[in-house]
Amino acid sequence: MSGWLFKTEPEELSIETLARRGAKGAVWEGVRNYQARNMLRDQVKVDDRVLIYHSSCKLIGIAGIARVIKAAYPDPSQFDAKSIYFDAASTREKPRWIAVDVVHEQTFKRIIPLAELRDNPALAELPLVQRGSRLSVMPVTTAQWKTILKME
DNA sequence: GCCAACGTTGGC
DNA sequence: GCCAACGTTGGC
Repeated sequence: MSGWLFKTEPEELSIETLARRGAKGAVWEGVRNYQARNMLRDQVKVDDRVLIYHSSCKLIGIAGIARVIKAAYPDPSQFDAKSIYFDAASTREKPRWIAVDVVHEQTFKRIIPLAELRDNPALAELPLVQRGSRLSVMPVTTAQWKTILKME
């Protein structure tokens, strides 16, 4: 099974928080990078599986799996003047940023640390481990997906 | 908190 | 359309 990897700062939305939301799931908002936006808009589909990656935190790595329950729609946070994701240049007629909804599927027994992902030759092509990569939404191939699941 | 690497902006 | 300056990301 192929899928996606989404980065999140767990202080904002962790795999645990997602689990607590239950079947309601959560809005995956705040993607403010055009390459990542384009993938959300054009390629991420309902029922796609998503590896949830915790960044900028104590235990950096892949924390679990989510599933897409709603495909691309305008990211509501871009219109919210109180949000840190507010974008004054975006309009409802021509929204610039895209969100999807996801639901919790699985929390890994342990967080697979970034260092281990880097050390695994089978994951060398994963954008996450490539030098200076800042992509917050990226595709995961079937082979990479299997490799990661085995590392849990 | 540091800083390397990247993306975006804006003057020309 | 180039590119320097600036802002952001994100691991350490």
